[in-house]
Amino acid sequence: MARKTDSAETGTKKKTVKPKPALKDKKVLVIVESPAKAKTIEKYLGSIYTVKASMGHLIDLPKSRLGIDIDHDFEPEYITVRGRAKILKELQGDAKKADMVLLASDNDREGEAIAWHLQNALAAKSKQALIQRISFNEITPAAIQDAVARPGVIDEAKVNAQKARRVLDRLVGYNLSPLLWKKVKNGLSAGRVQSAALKLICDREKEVESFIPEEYWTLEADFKVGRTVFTAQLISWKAAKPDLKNEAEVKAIIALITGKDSVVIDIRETEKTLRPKPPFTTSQLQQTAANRLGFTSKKTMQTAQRLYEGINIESSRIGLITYMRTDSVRISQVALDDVRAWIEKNYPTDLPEKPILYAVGKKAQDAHEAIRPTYVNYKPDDMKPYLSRDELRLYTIIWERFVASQMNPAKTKTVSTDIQTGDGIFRVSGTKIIEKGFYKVMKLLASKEEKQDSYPVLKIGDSLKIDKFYPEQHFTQGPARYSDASIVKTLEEKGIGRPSTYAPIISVLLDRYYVTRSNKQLIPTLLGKLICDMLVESFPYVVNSDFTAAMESKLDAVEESQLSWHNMIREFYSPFKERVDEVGKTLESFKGALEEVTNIPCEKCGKPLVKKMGRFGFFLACSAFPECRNTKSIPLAKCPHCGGDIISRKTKGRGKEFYGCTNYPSCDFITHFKPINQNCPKCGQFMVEKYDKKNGFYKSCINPDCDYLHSFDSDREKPEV
DNA sequence: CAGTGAGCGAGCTTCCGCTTGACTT
Repeated sequence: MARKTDSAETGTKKKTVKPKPALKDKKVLVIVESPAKAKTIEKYLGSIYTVKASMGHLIDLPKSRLGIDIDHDFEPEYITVRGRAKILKELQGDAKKADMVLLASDNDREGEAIAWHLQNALAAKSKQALIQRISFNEITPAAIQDAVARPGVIDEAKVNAQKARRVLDRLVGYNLSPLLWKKVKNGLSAGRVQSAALKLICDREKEVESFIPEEYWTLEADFKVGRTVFTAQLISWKAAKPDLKNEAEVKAIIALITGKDSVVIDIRETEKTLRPKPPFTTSQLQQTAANRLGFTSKKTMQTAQRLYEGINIESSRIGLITYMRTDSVRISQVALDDVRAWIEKNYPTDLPEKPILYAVGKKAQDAHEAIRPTYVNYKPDDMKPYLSRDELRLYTIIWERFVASQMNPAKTKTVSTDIQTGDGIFRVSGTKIIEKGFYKVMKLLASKEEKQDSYPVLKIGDSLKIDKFYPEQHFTQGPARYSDASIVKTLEEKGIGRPSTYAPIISVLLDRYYVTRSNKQLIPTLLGKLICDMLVESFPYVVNSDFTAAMESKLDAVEESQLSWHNMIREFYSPFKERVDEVGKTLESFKGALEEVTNIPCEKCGKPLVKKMGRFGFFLACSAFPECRNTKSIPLAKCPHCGGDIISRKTKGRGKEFYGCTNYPSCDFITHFKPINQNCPKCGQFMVEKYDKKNGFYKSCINPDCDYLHSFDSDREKPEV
């Protein structure tokens, strides 16, 4: 493996900053947010510098109460975050020993607030130390040394913008959530971000539900010329786009065409340039890892974190990627020089004359670089011995995307051949890559375009023979439910949430049981729909996607000192709180809506069981509670082996749902397909819900000897969640 | 593609956005 000799970023050669005379022999404490970052930065600075990490916010509002003094202009009550007192104490001790403290938290809104809180907390304990703020947007020796040389002061307006953001979110969350406890169920939650995300998912579900699939047919035919056979699709009938509604219409066309001569009437070649994509931001990484590797957002972030923190390579610990929570596609000059040198060495003909520049998104706070490999020389293959399968796959897509982003575009050629048969025109087209360009470094990320597609070599006037027809029935597809990938994409587009919160947003919706994930689709539960409807009804503007956008533009004004944060909050709060109180008084309670009396008798006392929602989903409890405390899982079907009940269970490890018999271990029947409350019309055993990309959800018999399949769409008995 | 196994839930919760360990249910 190519061991790094002297990359600017290894810091193997300790570069030292020449201390200013005044600082000679003095001690400087630098505080950053991430410990991995602290280690790297320490290598770039001289021995008078000590670099410590705050690990994010140390001071915040209390968790157990509102913590905002409404009567005194929304004064926030800031306390040391539970569990963080130790770190704060250590930093205070370090600051006491230092002659100067440089607050180097991230160069964004939250980072500024962290610096401000630290300043207050440290100044109280160490009056002699000079406390200043430094910032940088990339972790390179030049950027760090430059930042250290030019310390500044904290931007109070930026801190105020964070304060406004924090207070607003607290006011929204801690007023709406208790309302839900009162009206629906204890422990529920609502907030500016999670409720907007929930609404997106519920709105989409309504579109899915109201979609009516329509039947249509396509016609393909095999054409024979000499020994070659190829398939072409009917693209025109009597000079119009074919509109085949049913089998009879297709059959009619086939009858009219059969026996007719076929002749090539047109051949068109088109060339297309495919440009590489910019290196990854957090949202793009999550989307690509979800689509290509099947990772959830959570898994992507956990895996990326390990690559960032570093892995042991030949007894030294090396961070393989830059910071993974970023909204920027910007890369440092050093990284650019490195990757261009690498491309020049390995693919000299694919190095563009000039570096490719990518525009940083408008909403980006741009505090970090794009996610990229720290050393281009560490090719994915070289990392194989040091990484788990998933780490390697994630590293590979990061590496490929980054290197490709600075390479020449690819070119494809598409050849479309039109064949006339009677009144119909059939088309066959194939695409070939004629210049591979950046695809040369793409293995895992290779796309459809890259796959070599062949096309028949024909010329105009060639006559052909139809060998076989392939009429095929289809149904128009409704909108797709959100996946991890598409919800993150939408949230980012709407400016809702931040790179550090995309994965947690999905997790909280799952934890609250507002949404379930089935075959990678996010499906709202009855509870989720109920909460969403309630919020939309009572607080339409708060749960709307535009609310965050409006908030952001006000925060910008606060940051520009054109609006005071007090005014911003005051303006929002009084009508909001009025509405909260009004809804609290007038809205009906939905507590009963989630409970349903069943006709299943309790086996202990005979009274009917009630379906209730607990922390792990629905369960059955005796209606005589608390006299009878009997509970049980909901029987989903009868076990085909022993006649026992089939219930939902979770695996020990990852908590994946499966369905097993209550008589386990004496009966070991198991399936991972979800049972439907219906029996197979063919053999009488129960049916399960299956899914594949092509057909979507459909019903299938559990009996392996029975081949019964049926689609769901006709009567819309959707999976009960 | 194969393999996947507890039993519980029913009073004090919750927000968003920074960041990683942790110590027992």
